[in-house]
Amino acid sequence: MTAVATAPAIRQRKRGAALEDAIHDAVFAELTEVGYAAFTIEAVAVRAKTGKASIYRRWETKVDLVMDAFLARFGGPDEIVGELLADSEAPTRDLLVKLATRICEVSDEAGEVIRAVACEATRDPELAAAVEQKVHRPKHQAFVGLLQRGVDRGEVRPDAVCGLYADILPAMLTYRMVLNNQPVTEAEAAQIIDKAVMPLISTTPGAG
Amino acid sequence: MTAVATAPAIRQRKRGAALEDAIHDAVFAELTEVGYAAFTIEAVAVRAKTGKASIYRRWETKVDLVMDAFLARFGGPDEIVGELLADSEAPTRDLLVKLATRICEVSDEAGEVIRAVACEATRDPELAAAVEQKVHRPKHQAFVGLLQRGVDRGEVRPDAVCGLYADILPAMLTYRMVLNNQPVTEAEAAQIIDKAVMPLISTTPGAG
DNA sequence: CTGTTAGGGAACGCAAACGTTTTTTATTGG
DNA sequence: CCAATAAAAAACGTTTGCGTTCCCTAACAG
Repeated sequence: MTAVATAPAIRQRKRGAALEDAIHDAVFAELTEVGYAAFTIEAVAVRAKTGKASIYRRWETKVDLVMDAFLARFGGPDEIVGELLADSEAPTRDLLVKLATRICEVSDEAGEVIRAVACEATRDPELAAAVEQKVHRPKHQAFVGLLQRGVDRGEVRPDAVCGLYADILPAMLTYRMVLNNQPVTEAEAAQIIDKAVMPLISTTPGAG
Repeated sequence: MTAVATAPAIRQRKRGAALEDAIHDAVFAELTEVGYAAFTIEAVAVRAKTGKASIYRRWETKVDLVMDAFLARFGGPDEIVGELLADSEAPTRDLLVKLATRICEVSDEAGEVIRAVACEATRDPELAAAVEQKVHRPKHQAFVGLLQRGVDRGEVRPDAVCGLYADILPAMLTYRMVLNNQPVTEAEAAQIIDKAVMPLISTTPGAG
């Protein structure tokens, strides 16, 4: 994912954003390969082909580094949410599928990072707050927003706009992908939506 | 100064099962306090008031130790499941609440251990298999069994006996407790059951 | 082209765990 | 009561990663 534009074939020394990208990549690769327990700054430096100093210059702690790498990649569900809500044509069900697909992509790529962050967040209130604010809440709000939009379009019962229903889809996807590390196909995600989510929220009671 | 009359208040040296219990306790305490990343055998030994050697004599690796501690405590959901299915009186809904309560208890006590195990299981197929076999599958089967029992009692639609519906409750509980580290009260668990699970599986369409 | 900035890479001392070994002692079975 | 056993505790050398510092040079600005 590094920027290989019109540059010469061997760029010997990266700087600034390019270097940070490489480090983020290395963090992901390293976390995925050895896990958080065996995760070291040294290994990240080697993998990113940089020196430890360049990393310490930018991040104070291991957690900072991991968190930053995570947010840099998946930081704003905002874009996709805006994008989704802007699409005034598609029915709620299809938008749910789109959002689910996105969640699957992220969970697949960043499963290990998510687990690591969840572990650390337990005893790092600052990290917990960051996750809550930048990941969990936007995701939750995205689903609530989708439900509200569905109400406006007459597809969703007004009393179905609640946190509980908003959480069903992310919970089931995350349960399988992040906790049990089982892949979830788009078809399975669609099945969750059609068999578990839509029947609960739909204005047409028997719908499936 | 030495002789304590009524009971031997100071048990100076534990052996066998008693020692292993103490070590398991220490593993839980340590994991909860410092997390898996900072988890060390030395700290466990100190906390269990034993020597490292006594631990190394019993477990080869850190993962072995953690896994064993976890299974020793929460190894068999079998008992509670048998207990639940044996109760031929209670309606499905109430058994779901009971099971949910149990899951909450376990997740609350062992949240950190579950996260740690989930992290490690990603790259340790043996551990993953153990978790799948001893934790995940029994839990899943418990819910499927409960659904089937509901069908037999005429409370649950026959076509609702499927893995997808069986996973809704554990997924939502686990999503909140284990991943987001938010406590879930019994009332909230009941709400999930009444608003999200029962409406989907119930023979009486409008029930809630 | 030149000076400044910042990255690459190696080396450093330090601290923490590792896993092992040894010594001492409590417990238990005979 | 006496061996045999196994646990507690400390000491061990080793490894590993920490975070820092150093020198040298590539990259960029002027």
